[in-house]
Amino acid sequence: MDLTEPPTLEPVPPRRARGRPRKSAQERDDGNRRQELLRVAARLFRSQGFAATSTRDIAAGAGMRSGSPFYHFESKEALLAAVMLEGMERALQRQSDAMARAAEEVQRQSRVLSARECLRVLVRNHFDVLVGPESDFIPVMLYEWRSLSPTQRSQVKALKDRYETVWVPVLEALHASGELRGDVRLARLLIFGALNWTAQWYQPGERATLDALTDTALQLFLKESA
Amino acid sequence: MDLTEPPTLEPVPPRRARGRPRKSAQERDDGNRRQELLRVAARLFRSQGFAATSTRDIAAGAGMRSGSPFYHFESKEALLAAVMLEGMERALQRQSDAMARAAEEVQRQSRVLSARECLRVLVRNHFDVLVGPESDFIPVMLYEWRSLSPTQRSQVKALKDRYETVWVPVLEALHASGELRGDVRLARLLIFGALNWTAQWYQPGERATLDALTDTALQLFLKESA
DNA sequence: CCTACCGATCGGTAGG
DNA sequence: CCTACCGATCGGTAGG
Repeated sequence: MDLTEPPTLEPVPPRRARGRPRKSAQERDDGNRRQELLRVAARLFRSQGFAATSTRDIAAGAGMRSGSPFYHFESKEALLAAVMLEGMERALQRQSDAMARAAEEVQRQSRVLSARECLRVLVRNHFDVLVGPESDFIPVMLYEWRSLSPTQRSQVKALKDRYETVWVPVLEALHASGELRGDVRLARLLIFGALNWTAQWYQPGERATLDALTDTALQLFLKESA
Repeated sequence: MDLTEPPTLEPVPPRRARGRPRKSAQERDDGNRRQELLRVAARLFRSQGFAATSTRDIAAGAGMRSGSPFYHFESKEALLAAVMLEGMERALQRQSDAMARAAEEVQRQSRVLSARECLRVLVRNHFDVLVGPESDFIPVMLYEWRSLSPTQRSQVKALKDRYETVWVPVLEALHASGELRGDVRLARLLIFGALNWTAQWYQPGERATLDALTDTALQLFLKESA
């Protein structure tokens, strides 16, 4: 028997469809247990809040004993930060994928995306990230900000800034064309508020689909192009 | 010495400018200690969150010993509910005052408020309630919803519904005139999101005044009247 | 990753 | 409203 490839009594964890590079070699990644902890933590942090969730709850949700999460994470706070960083990395990846896909599509028609089309792609993807499947990570980031230490906060902020930066030229183009009125920075903050707030009320089983919500949002924010 | 009027060694707490009727006779209201607890609790719940704030912190902030808050409130949860109910009552009062004041003003010009003017008054007042002075109560209500028991939740919801109901005919009028586009219910939820989110980022000392923010919000949401 | 455990803190209460 | 206190729970760790 080849000892370099031990017998697998448990099914091998499937490789992630899109492999994101691990940034820090310090982080453990033995099997899927760490990922499972992140998933459970994100779900509980979202539904109960960070402070009201015990590390015992998280361990139990992942089928572990009370002390075991601390084998994977230094502290409860580090687990929270990891949830947020993981969520932001996925969101960034999804955002650039969505933009690339849309750009490719119109390229076949030998044209480029209009600013309005760009905004639609960004808004639609944002809804997916916020309230679509596997969407606990970003709401946790939005609503548990104050539970982070300053150091962790700046790490998460760096990713958040990258995510929001993509929106800026789009909104500026819409302002230049008269489709978006008012101070662009304030408008951007108000728009993100409108979108982010959906995490508070949107129920996936509801009448309104995310497509319909995207339509309403664009109708609400944008004027007719002059 | 007239015993019916005991000597006041401490200054008598000033009567509130606008006396709101106490709803429940069961609630104690001996002096200003209860109000002080509410104020401190609102501040700490907002900055640290409900679960991360201990009743000892609150007691200390009000200059009491650890067990004393429970003389005024049945439980920590009841204190949270009281903060939210107090906040919503004040917000409702302020909202109807603001509307009445604006209506009076235009009446002197022998006309009535336009739907657009109504929305401006509502938005401006909402910003005051959210991020103006003494504004901890409403953010606590918005962000600690999940910490309430179902019973308390329905009590707060009743007031919240009354507050939002005022907006509905205004938004419907704007939709009828073409100044607001898209599904009115979804638009209302998105608008409240945009406004409520300001509690997350607005700094009172910032460049943007609440008047400027109101302008931007109306420019963002509304079309030209056709 | 489990067992067994520690010190600290928490919400709440009895009695005054 | 204070004093003194209780039982429960919590984040985290040593040792394997």
